[in-house]
Amino acid sequence: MDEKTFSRLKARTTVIKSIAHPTRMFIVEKLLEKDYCVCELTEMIGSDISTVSKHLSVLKNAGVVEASRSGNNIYYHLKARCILNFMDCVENVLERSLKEQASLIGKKVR
Amino acid sequence: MDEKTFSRLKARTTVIKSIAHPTRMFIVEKLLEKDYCVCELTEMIGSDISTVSKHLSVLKNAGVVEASRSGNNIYYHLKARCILNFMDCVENVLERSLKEQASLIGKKVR
DNA sequence: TGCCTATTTGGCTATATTGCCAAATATCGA
DNA sequence: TCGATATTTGGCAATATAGCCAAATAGGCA
Repeated sequence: MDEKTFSRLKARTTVIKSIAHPTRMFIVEKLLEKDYCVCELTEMIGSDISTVSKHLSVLKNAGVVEASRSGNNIYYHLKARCILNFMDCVENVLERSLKEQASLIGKKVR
Repeated sequence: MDEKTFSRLKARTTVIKSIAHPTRMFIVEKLLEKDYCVCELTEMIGSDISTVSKHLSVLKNAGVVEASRSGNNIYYHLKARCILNFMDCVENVLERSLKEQASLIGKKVR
């Protein structure tokens, strides 16, 4: 693989890796509804606020979300709403895997 | 975040993480064209064949690709072609980030 | 100005991922 | 059956990621 291809793909993985974590995926799902501040997200997630803040900065650096201040709070907004389409794709993969697993078990039982 | 939500999101991350690596992304792109065997992919990638094999097993376990033997070779096939749509989304995010970065630099220069 | 609250950052440990080599496995063909 | 080829697996060292606590920072507001 040549260097140019590698760096192109590397850049993509930065975006993809940013959503490849349960907490960050949760954040993305919530932000599909509406903007939330760090403390609200922390409340829903149940981790330390510093942990949530770091997850948010991963998403922000990837360009998936953006932050804006309102009084003492910082609200996060989902920029890449197209991620929703991808979730459908992922769900399809998961469902298919489940079905195949079920039929495999069926075969073994016989 | 309740346990049920967590495991649902965890399952999703398995799929997403499987493509969140330059080499595996390369493999997915190649398999969009046509099926390839391990040695062909190894040749294109330029890593050790054992490394490529492990990347393929990550994709296989995630349900993204499937393997089938033909003689001495094992050919891999992309099951989740919908991933292509996601790449467009990722590209949009990247382009947008680039533009924003450019305009930031513009502002600083003035 | 100076305090208060919300958020981010630094630092550390625990855990997960990656990539290579060597060894095991599986099929083909003589 | 035996050797050759293709692929997978085990094991290890290097690197990256995650989560917590404590400390630093940044605005808002009295």
